[in-house]
Amino acid sequence: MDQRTYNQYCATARTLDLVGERWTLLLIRELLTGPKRFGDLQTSLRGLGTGLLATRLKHLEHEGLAQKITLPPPARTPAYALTPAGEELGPAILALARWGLKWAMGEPRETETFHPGWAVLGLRACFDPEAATGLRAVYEFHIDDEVFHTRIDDATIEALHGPAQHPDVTITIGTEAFLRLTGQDLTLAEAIETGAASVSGDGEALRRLKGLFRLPLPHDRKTDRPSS
Amino acid sequence: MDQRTYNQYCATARTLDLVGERWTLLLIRELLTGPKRFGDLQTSLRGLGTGLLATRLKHLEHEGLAQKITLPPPARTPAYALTPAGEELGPAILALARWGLKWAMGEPRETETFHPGWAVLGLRACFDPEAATGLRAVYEFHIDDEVFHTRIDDATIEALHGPAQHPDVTITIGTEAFLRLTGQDLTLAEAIETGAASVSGDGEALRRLKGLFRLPLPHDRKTDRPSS
DNA sequence: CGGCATCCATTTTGATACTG
DNA sequence: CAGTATCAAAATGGATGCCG
Repeated sequence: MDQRTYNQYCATARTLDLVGERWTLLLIRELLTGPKRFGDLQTSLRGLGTGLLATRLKHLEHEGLAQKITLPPPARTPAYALTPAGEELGPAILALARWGLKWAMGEPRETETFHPGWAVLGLRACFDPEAATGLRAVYEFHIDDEVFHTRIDDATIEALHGPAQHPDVTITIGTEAFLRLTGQDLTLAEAIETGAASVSGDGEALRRLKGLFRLPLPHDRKTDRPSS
Repeated sequence: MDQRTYNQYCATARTLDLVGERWTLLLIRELLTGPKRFGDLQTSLRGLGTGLLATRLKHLEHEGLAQKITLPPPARTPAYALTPAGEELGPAILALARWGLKWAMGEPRETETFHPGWAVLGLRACFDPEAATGLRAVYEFHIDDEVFHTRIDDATIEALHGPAQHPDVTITIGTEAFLRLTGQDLTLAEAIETGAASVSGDGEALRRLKGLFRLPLPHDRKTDRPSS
């Protein structure tokens, strides 16, 4: 499979031999929010053909980073999940994401796709453990037709696809408003006022939400200056 | 250059659009220990031809991640250095390295190359800030014919190519022994006894050295078990 | 040495058609 | 759906040769 190795006895190079090929890290990014089916992966990763997707999944399976599983009843359909080794690539991917948030985001381009799951993973990238010491809360997001939840538990965060068991707060919002929220163009209060968002549950937990994350100030790579 | 974009409004994808092509992250890894000349980069990155190296460097320059500089006198020769934006990819690369140290290292393969700089960057990956709070020390390493130093200063670490200004400790050691040292096959005391290493300087700083790093226990990706 | 240009063999990829 | 099969386009690797 990977006959094109860097041939370096170096931890970074060895890692990139395993996951440095095109699409592989994005595939793992998708799986970081929970198991996904073949078709869902293809939908999220526009441009990745079925052939290459199958090849990549086989490679990840072969290398012990992902596993083909059967979803629990009543679904009983095949899906792919990360192994513990794959899961531990989370910190590396989040580090890349943090860099991107600071140095590479700006406005969406016409041609770009977007999926709410990416922004939810962004929350994980921006989570501030110190701000959450001693706290516990579960937030459920309904963004367009996708559902996510994040569970905060004393300096740890979890952000997964699907509904939560016992959400303290439920937030329903459209993709566009959610993007402006994370882009700091809009506060949650404003979104609620204008009807762009609706919220139910524990008001105190809701008030604490914003303080749990530290969104980086975007910078211009060429001037090294805040840009916006 | 990068007409092959993922076209996703996602921080990870945007980052990989900039640095996800083959060789790019390894190029940045090389520059993380200080400016390097064209030829030195090519020596470190066996398999990367002059043409592709030139292309990649231009791309990094164009995107504001690296800069072509002229080395200070008496060298006055061209070299490449990271910009602040490029420098900030350090955490992401170190996260990939930490993963590799845990899940992908094992023994060197016959075909693999090795350069001491990679191991020195590994120290940065394994540095434990908590263990270093309040400490200050500069260590200089002479590994075969390459010189590096790392400066510890109250929970921060710097690891650069070249000699230090005022090293507290100087360690001279061969590549092979240094590898066994970082692989925990050998203690520094043993290396000194057998003549594989020689040391001069502040004995107290030397004694503290080992405690500053937490080397991950290697695991097997398939069984999720410690492997060695 | 530093770096670009060119040519060519091999891989990798992207897109689409096709099958159980 | 979940994948295989196929083929054209692009990226890479290696070998040169050139020029300041």
